[in-house]
Amino acid sequence: MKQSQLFTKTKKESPADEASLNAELLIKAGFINKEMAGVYSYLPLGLRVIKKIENIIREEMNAIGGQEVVLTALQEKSTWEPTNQWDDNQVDVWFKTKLKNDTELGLAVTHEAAITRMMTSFIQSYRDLPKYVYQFQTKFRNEARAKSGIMRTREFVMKDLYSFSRNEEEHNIFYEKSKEAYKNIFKRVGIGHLTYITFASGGMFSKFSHEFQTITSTGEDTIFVDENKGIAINKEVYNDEVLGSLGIKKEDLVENKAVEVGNIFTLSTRFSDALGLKYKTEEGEEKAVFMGSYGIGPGRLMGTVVEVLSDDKGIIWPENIAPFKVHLLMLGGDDNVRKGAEDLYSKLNEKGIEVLFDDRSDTSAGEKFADSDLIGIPYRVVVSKRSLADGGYEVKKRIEEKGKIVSFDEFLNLLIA
RNA sequence: CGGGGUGUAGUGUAACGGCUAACAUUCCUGUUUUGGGAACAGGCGACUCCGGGUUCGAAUCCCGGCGCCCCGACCA
Repeated sequence: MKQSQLFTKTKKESPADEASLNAELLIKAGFINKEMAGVYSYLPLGLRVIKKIENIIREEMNAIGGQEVVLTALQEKSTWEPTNQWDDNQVDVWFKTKLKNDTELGLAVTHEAAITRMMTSFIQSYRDLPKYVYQFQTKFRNEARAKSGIMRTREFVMKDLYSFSRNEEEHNIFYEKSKEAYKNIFKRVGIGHLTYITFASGGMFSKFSHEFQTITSTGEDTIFVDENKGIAINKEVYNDEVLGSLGIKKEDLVENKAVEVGNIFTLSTRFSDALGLKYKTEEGEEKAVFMGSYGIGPGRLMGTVVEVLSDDKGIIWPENIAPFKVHLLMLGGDDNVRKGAEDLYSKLNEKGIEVLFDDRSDTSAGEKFADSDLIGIPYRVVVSKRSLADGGYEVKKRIEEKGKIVSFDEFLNLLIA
């Protein structure tokens, strides 16, 4: 991608109506656009990051048997009535609307009931189970207060997986697999070292749910981390009885602020009972399907990465989710330099390496450097009179202070390593 | 939803109740530049959030609405 063609550009000033670091940097660097409080559009750079995050999640969900679908954002009232969740007193974040004939509809807050109802058409026998179905789909939540940039929004894409199992034992096997998949996701996205599986309140049907909490001072939640065991306890379930049942000692725990980047939940038969999702066992007995739900918000994940990985100059993207792998800067516009830069650009493209080429001829070196630091692509390579005179390309990682001159092959090795 | 704050060119800010609403940046024209947001010259861009009120006179004071930010509550 040539930067001269990119429709976004960076801003010098921070937005006045954003206090959070994630929104400030993402808006300045041109990754997102704020439409209104809690509603953000994704621009080319931001969308590339989101797609990479989604693909990592997709790979991990597929690896544990997930099958991807997309359900609708428009939902019928009757879908949510059996669990009493159409009631605004039960679910207070509904956006509701109407057909022309006054039929009430809701904009999807979540999809447990919708998918359970849908599955009644496809699951009748123990032979049809287990099934693991997921989607990346837009949720609408009429939050009383959107906040923290893209961390808590009114419209957002969520990866939600639903598991349909014959019984609790079968469910538990998948549930444990999902924990590992989630750990892989956060590791691959680049925040594994700060993310803890966290015991949280489980609602009516299980003692705990599990949250994945990433340590950051801007987090909404308070958790107590046992560093040695690599687990944490959400403050909401923190008491002596819980500590005892988990075999955790109070003195091993450190209190931290954290943001919930994922949540896995045993639903049991709440929805299958209410919506009639049943199957016949081998013995011909009718049983309710045993369910779980598993959520991650790619947008919030992106925001969390920015909160956790940045410096005073800008974002520092982990390689796996960076919008591009290489930021190629052309400094000075004489023919030799341009030729050298164009040449490197096409060679990298041939090798299948994603590169953002700052080919702007009317932009000063300082501005290009500043933009590059702000956008935060992992590798910066400079082609200039100086680098050409030095006989190579000047490569610097975003996290490094100083660059070095390398040949094309050396550069390639660096990128592939 | 309670409390606090805030609203002025695309963006960030300034302006005692009083002159043509100022500065920077972005953008446009030209010249000159190209290793850390370059220099010079010229130019475009504002119904000061909306509606009322007070006043000879309102961006400025008052009332109402709306937007945005923060704290809290909420987070199925």
